[in-house]
Amino acid sequence: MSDLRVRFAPSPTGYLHIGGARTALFNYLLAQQQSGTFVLRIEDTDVARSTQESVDAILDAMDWLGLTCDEGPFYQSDRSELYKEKIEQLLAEGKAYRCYCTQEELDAKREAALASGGKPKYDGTCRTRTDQPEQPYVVRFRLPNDEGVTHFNDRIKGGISIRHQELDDLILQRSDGTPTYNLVVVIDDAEMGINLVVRGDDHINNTPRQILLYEALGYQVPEFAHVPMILGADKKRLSKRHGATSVMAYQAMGYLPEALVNYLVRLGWSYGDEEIFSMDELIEKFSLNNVGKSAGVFNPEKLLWLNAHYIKTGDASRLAALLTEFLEAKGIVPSEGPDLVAVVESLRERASTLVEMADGAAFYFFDELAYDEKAHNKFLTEGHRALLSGICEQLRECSGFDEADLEAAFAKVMERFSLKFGKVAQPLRVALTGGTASPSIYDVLKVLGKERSLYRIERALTVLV
RNA sequence: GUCCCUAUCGUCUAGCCUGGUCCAGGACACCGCCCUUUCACGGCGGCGACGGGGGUUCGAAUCCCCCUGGGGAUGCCA
Repeated sequence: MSDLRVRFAPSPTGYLHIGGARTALFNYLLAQQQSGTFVLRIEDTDVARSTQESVDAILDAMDWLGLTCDEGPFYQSDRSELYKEKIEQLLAEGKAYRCYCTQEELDAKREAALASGGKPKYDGTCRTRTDQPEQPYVVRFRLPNDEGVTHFNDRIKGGISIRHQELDDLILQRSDGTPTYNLVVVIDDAEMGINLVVRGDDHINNTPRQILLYEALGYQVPEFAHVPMILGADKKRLSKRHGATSVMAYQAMGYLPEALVNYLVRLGWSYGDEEIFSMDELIEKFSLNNVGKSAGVFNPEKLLWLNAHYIKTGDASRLAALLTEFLEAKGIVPSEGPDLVAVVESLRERASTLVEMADGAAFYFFDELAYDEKAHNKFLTEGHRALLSGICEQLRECSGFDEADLEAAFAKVMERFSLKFGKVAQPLRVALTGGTASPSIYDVLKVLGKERSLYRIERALTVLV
């Protein structure tokens, strides 16, 4: 057990998205690798936007990805006493002050500052105010040392510093009495003993003021690692416009969690020329040192390729189990069809997602096939009657139904009709599957089994055109 | 506007710290060929990048500066 303590702190205002999942993954990998502790904290201080559904969705997604936390989930909404206490402390020490400026006044000042080309920051009107009128107020942090500079050494980005002149007295407590993000994130990370904060680089700008807060509260400042953002194809912040951004949407589209994990980790991190990583390998090989500094574009094609890879190489019985729900979604009752593992084996090299696999597998489950019209007109004609009957007779005589039996049977058919394999296979394929694209004809026969196969050929014989 | 971050093929990236081994390597996508019973898988090959300009140096993708591009922040969101 090392003393590394990291955390993932999503705000429950929506589903777990791709970017958040990657941040969570990086944290998880670091904790696993160093036998540290991965803490999950739900940042629900924005009561208006936080929902329980979102919390559940985030938990489900992390579970699906295999990112289990060691501690938590903790909810900030359970910790308001602690925050109150800290705000009182800052107030008492003069490190924070009450600000009575109204929203309207602030907006006006901001606009004026912007219009005159200045920095739109709080002008400090209430900084020196000593009275406490019976009016709504917010609590602001008194930024120490206006002339100073705060510097930190980011584990990914390197040295970053910002002059205090660029900062202003941020709000710690809203007029409704609830604390704001920048305060609670500091208190919680400190109180939970987080010593390495790994988060999106959209937080870089917050970091200096948070460091100042750590110091004001007498806490030790943790290390920071800001991971680059994920962008869409147009280099804009990734959003729904670019396709699915929710982790669970990928589950629904037939993606495997290991594919998403593999994709996400390689978006920003690399290990030489290697592309394929299992979770165990990642735990061994992941390092912040190899995380790039610049934003990356989400590339759905590569994710798809990885998914196809994992479908091709994954455990067939597990895939069969996963496929079940996708089959059922198509109205199929898997238990009434052929062996699902055999079905998977026959389709795994031709499907990139479980949805595709379910589409490709459907024919196995319908003895009363709906024939593709073009295929029907081309391959199920009176001209094929003799051939199809011949195949049927030959197959019926097979004592077994394995590769060797089938090969022998087809050799006879080919000889009898003086046809190449292709000419025999295609009409049979249509009779068996309803279309012209399917797994290898021997595989189809084997998976279907003798009885179903013969039934389908005989049925095809009744619909010849 | 201001501040912060960032910059190698269309995309993800290796290389950059420790300049020469890089007329820049891998992967996805795309194109072609091969394999082949359909569809695929696979194999082989091709296309394709150091943003621009100044320096430093015998020599720069690698070091320095400027510009430009992109992202982020500038919230009583997180």
